[in-house]
Amino acid sequence: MKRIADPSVRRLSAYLRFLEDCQARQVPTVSSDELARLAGTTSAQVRKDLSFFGSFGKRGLGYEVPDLIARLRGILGLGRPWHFVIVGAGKIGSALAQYAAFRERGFHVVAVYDTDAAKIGAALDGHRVRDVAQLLEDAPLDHPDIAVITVPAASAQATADLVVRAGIRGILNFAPAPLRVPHGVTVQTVNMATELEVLSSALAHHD
Amino acid sequence: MKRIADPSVRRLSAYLRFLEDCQARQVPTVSSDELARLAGTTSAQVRKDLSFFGSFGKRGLGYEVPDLIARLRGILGLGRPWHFVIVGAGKIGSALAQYAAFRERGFHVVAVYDTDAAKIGAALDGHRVRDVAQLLEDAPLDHPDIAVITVPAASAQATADLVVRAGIRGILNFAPAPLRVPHGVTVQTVNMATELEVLSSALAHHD
DNA sequence: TGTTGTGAAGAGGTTCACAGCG
DNA sequence: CGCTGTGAACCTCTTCACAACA
Repeated sequence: MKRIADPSVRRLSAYLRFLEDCQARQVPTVSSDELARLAGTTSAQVRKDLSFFGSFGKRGLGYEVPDLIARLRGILGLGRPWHFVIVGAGKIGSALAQYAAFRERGFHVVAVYDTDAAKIGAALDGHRVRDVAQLLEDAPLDHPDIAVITVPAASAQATADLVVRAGIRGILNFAPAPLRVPHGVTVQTVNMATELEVLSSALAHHD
Repeated sequence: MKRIADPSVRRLSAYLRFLEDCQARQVPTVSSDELARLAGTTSAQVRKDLSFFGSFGKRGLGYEVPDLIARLRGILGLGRPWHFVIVGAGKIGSALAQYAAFRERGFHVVAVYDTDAAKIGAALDGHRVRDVAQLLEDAPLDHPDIAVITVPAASAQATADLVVRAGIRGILNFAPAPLRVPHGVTVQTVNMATELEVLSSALAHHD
């Protein structure tokens, strides 16, 4: 399987979101042009993104909504449920634990961890917060696929090392620190402060 | 002023983070190679990023930490405080309102808004949640520069229209919807579900 | 006719390699 | 000698333009 470009995956994710809207509205087919307008890109881009996986559109008509949804779900790896743990039961961790959009997409929280004795044992959206020291023994039972890391920057690398040792191969990192992981482990980092700085940089230079 | 590439801004933000660590440890100078190792990139990339704004390194030595910090802060628009409002006092909005890392970087919450009568009036980290209908009249007093939008997808565009009418020219969008804004307004979108799908896509295709 | 699929051209960002300088 | 600054090569992603086809 050829490597999919990261910007392309992000767009495919957006297409899928709109296709699901179309399906809810009983729209049978959709053209690259409509999809482009909805996702804020160009029709050529949409066709290039899709043609990477084969040609499943009908010329003069567009793409069949249910068919395209099924293919995109396959491409994005949504053909199966994914289980994830949240490490760090702070404000952001708690918010993510309760984020309904995850469940709707087939991502399920299996456990929430923290190091803080004051938080351990507390209930969080149906999950009792566990001691992070338990992660290694819990993993074989819960078999989590992904770890969402929402701990302070100082402990982010140690947390990453731990979840890798637990056999987890996907990390969504909200700590403001780059993580070193072995080959075969995928990391996505989201840095809130950086996002604001991208804005301030743009605003400062705009005038 | 030439336009700065988005990936470059993100790296500059990371460099700044590490330079602040260096300053705290009294390190006087730092080489492109060290900075690259810390930020997870290459020394050539670091030098290219920096040379875009002029040449302020010392050959054979590296960059002076305090000097480079000052320049990066200027480039990233951190030479002044920024005021932002949060629209949407749900879980994510609340978490962001209390995120200390923002304040440390010079980003200050001036108000939190919601449409839900049950939330309006409640205290949130020192802010009384206000009715979003007040935003237009509040803006001239609070002069917010940025709006963080954490409302459901369905109301995201209407919210964006409102904050633009209020004179706000920077938007950090956490709603899973692309926003249409007039020329001169900058939008950064963070989509949690997309981030997880980038991971699931990578994990699904990896083996 | 309307819309896809795609080679070719273009733009933008990254890496290389080395001259230049402290 | 070591490390910066940078033109040139390289690569990746985007846009264009049009032949192919339902």
